[in-house]
Amino acid sequence: MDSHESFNVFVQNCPSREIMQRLGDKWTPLVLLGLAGGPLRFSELRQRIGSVTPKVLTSTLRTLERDGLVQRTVFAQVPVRVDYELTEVGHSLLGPMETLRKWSENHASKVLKARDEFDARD
Amino acid sequence: MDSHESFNVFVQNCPSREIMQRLGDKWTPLVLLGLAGGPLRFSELRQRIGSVTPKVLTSTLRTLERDGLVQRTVFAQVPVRVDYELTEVGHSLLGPMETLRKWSENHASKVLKARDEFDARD
DNA sequence: CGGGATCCAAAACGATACTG
DNA sequence: CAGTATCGTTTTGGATCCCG
Repeated sequence: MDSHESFNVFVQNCPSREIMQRLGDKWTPLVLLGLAGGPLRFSELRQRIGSVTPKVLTSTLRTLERDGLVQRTVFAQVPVRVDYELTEVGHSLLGPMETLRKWSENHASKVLKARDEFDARD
Repeated sequence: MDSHESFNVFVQNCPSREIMQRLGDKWTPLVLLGLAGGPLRFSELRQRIGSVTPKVLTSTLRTLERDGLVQRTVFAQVPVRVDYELTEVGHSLLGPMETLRKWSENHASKVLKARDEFDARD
């Protein structure tokens, strides 16, 4: 691995900091998790995620492609077919994303309750 | 746990979805990780994170407090002392956040390289 | 010291319509 | 089908100053 290069998210201007901040983009986790089961077409992915506009999905995918997490493959057919799938590096993020997902689903009710209590104060 | 309540991040309007999206707020991971070692005062936390303005740090902390992840304690002194620390629920997020952090630091050079190659194309 | 208040810039997100 | 173009809105982040 690259641990010898000593990236540190607490250091301002360290690339790893910006990378971590990007992983939290509103749609990034859902896209990554959506592709967990294998390649999907644009419209399939869109359906799977739901309520994401084409423009936003496109830009999210572009960023992920640029960062080497997702691979885009165009099949020269009529009509065209475009597949998106996780790269190996993208796959290595699946674990962390799954963890985040599970945490969110398992703690949702606690968080909701905390909000109610907080809002009830004052 | 609450898994029987069947929250699902892929379901539109499911609270868990919004909660997961919130975990990726630009500063949330850094704040949580910053508090990993124990309670910190506002200014200590700010120094630790670096380059975050008071306004933004305040609002991030408020949200985390509202969601029950962070506890805010005011000591009636002159001058005032305010401590922030993780709650138990907040602690349970430390693992996932650490994972994200390590991933970012370990894969930073790969991502950077992928970007270069992507930008070199066309 | 720990912010709140104000104002502003920029980015992210979204709705809609349209095209190769 | 897989987007792009355009436009507008919303959200987020930042700079600066001030106050208890």
